[in-house]
Amino acid sequence: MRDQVGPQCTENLCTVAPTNLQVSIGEELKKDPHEGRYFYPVLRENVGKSEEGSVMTKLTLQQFTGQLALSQKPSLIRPISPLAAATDLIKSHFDSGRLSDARRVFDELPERDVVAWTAMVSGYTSNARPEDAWASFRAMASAGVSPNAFTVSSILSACRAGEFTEGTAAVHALSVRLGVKGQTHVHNALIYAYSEFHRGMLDALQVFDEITHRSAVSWTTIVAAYVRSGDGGAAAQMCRRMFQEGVELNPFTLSIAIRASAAAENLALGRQIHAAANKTGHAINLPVSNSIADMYSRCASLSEARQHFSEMPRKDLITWNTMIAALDRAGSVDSCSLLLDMLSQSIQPNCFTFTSIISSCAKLSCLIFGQQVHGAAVRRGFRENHHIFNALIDMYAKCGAVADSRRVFDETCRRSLVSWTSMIIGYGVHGFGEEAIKLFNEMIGYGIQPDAIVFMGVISACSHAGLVEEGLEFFNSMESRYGVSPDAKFYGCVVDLLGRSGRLREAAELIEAMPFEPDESVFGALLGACKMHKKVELGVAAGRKMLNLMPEGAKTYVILSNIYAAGSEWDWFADVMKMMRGMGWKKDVGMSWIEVREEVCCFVAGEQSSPSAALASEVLTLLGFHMDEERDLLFSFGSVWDGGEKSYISNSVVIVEALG
DNA sequence: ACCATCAAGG
Repeated sequence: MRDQVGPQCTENLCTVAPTNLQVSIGEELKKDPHEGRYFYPVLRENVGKSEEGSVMTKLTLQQFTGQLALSQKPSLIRPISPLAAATDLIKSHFDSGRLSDARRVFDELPERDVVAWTAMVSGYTSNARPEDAWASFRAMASAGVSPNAFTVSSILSACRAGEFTEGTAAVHALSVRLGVKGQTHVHNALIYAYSEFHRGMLDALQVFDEITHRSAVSWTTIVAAYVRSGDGGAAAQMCRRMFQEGVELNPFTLSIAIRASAAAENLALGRQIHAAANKTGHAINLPVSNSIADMYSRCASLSEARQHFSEMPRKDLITWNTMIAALDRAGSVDSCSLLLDMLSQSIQPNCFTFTSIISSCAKLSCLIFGQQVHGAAVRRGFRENHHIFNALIDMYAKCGAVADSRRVFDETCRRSLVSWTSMIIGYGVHGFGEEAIKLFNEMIGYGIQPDAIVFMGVISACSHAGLVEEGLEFFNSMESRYGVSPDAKFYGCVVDLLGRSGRLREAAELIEAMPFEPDESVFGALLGACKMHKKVELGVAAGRKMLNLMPEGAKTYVILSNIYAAGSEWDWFADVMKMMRGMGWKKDVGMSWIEVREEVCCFVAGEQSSPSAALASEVLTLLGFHMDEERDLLFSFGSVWDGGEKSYISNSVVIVEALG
């Protein structure tokens, strides 16, 4: 009788959907990414548990059924019903992204049980179609089929992906009524879904606290939720609790713990978990290892990140991207050379790689290289990637090519708030205050809800362009009209706005009237303004406050000394200098870089060793003469030349032209 | 048939 099982099973399959089955069986076998071995996608589930993983080489249908009949453990093979086989087929279609095939098989079914319905819900969810998942879920209810724990956790995934806030709450209630809320998968899916929503962490935490038996999954879910919500401190705290309660150390718990340390910028904790990963042998797991490199970089320990990276025996695309992003974050030119290393190993960059490299170009003002990267990204078909486009807008603006920035902005089809913000900030830093304001109003016209950062952008644009009244107007209306409440950094921005234009008294009054304690950004802005307008007394007061807040701030001492110098308070000036020297502080080495043809050259102040530096220095001297002449000419025309920051940029540009 | 880990923007 049992010998019949295999062939019978085949017959059943064929009765349901003969055509599809042939296709499904005859095609290339699916590769298991973890083992590198091959499974039949459709048939694996039917026999998988019976044959210890049932690892098979390529088999035809005939061979497969033959093997079934010869199986050593035929008692474990169960005949499957036509409906179950069809459900497998649906799942297989979904797994390969053939949504319409899956749908057709489902529609042809003479009857549908909860498993078949759930396959539809979860199939749509895993193919990033939460709306269709929800539609199936509703249709299931209309058909009078009651969902089970599997359905509930699947639809919760869809609620998370589709940001169905109310749907999540409704399904939560449903899960209580069905009595499935207590099941591991359901409450973990609930935590995950809630955590994705604005202020959803409270709900997520409540679900978490109600769990009586917390699995490793529950813990990783809640810690990951805190990390995603941006609360690194809470994530690290939760992480400690997780280990205290003796959760197992597996690749999941370790990697999320490392991410939590990174989010909290807690290097000590990160090192501890790194050690634990080494000890348990999980450090060779790629996700774990990649997050270790990332953690070191986010905890400002680039050298440890580099060390770890160089010691990794295996690297994947994420490893490279993580390290490139780390170097970009640190503002190092090495991000670009690492890209070359990566390409030399025939690893193809993806959109993450491009975003980091473009960001590096922005930081390093590599316009020419940035343009090439832009071209490369377009050629590789990353035309629609949000992150890349926003990075490009930012890059062109930071490289001084605001018009190109605008061109990119205009051709972006789906502009996000970030795109608008990048463009507004781009205008702002170049002093195009009017354009920034115009763009901001245009954005509001499109119905985009502004956030704190875009307000900061437009207000600082006003500040740079001297549009004080306009800036104040934005500041005063942001909370009342748009419900965006200013934080301490905003006050710094507005103090800067008032201060730059010399309205220091108002700036000081604003600080007095602040609803919370002013932070260093506020006093820093005031201090800068005092320096600019040579207000010694107020500046000294601000500098003192600054030093109370950040006694390590070498920059404050520098500005303070400048203020004393500006007020000719030489005794005080000398005291500050002495204090700085006494604390053993040295100013960071000044460094400039320019892009010459395809290379970025770095110059340290006073450096003469390399031939290019010597040549550049020569050209610079020559240019100095010319500029002196120009300046004299300007003076003779009565123009103002303050010899300030502008000269640095123009020098670089001129040197590029001179050498190129 | 369901839940959890690694990389990107202002």
